[in-house]
Amino acid sequence: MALENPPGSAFLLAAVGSHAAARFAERVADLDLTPPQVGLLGLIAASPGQSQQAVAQLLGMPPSRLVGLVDALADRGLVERRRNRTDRRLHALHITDEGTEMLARVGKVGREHDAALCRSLDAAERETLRALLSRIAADQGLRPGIHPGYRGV
Amino acid sequence: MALENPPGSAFLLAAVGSHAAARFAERVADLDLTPPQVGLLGLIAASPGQSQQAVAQLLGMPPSRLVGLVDALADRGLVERRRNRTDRRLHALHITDEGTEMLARVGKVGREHDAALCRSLDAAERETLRALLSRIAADQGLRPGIHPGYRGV
DNA sequence: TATTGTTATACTCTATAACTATA
DNA sequence: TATAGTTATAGAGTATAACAATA
Repeated sequence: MALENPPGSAFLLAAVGSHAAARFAERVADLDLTPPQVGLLGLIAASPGQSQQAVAQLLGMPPSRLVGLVDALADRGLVERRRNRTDRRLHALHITDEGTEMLARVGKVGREHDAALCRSLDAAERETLRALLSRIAADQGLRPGIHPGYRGV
Repeated sequence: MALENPPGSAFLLAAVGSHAAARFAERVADLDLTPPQVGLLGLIAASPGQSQQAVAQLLGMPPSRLVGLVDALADRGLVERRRNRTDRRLHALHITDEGTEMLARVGKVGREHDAALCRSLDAAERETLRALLSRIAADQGLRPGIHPGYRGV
């Protein structure tokens, strides 16, 4: 009870989505990762070799912010910067073998998270939910796989 | 393309929910309100006369944080603190007439927001989405009408 | 002069803890 | 001494702008 009875879909979406993001953050914290780091790791794996500028643009964040995120992943050997030989200003981002292993663990955590969040729905209902959310996401211009808050995966 | 193909419901929920929260924040900014202020205003309207401690507990935030939120609403005459006569330490929170008017405007904004977010779904689909989200919210222990991030309405 | 990545700075939001006034 | 509310302080997280290296 707050603004409306019953609450609209948008409020429910924001509330459940916030809850989902918080629970996911807890899970990946066990891997010593933050949601933005997970998002970056996944993007580098999916589109390797891109410059920090390009990745920052894809994630919708200023390049300066990417520096710290890449540093954290590179310090742990999960990604690496490779200098472009013809233009030494560019740092191409690549995932390492350790990074790939970590991403597999993240995937497992994500599936567990998904199962826990949707445990009250049966298989058909989960598929219905996913289809409806995908429609909204596409209509609202959200890029597949990219979290608009960059804090979630 | 990031972690999974296709993305799980949890990721979609977090992404679409974050988008919904951001768009709502933009809309209420036109009323010079932040989402936490809206959530507090709605709670005071729904449960008037409670102490700041009680409201803070309901919203899941420390009482110290409530001070600034109440100040902002009280300075604009939307809510008021009424001192308890028998125990002068207590400040009962009440909404004013201006606050009630403002809440009506917030409700209108919320319905517009809802319509814009779900414009790609027909009426039956919206109802299906709302039912599925309500089930998840109840199962996950979310209190109806209370945003777990306190930033949303 | 323009661009990539980096660093410096400042701002916002939040929580924890110290403080006051009442009891 | 205990509690409600407040204030002070500090810590994340973020964006903007200045900077160094390279083109």
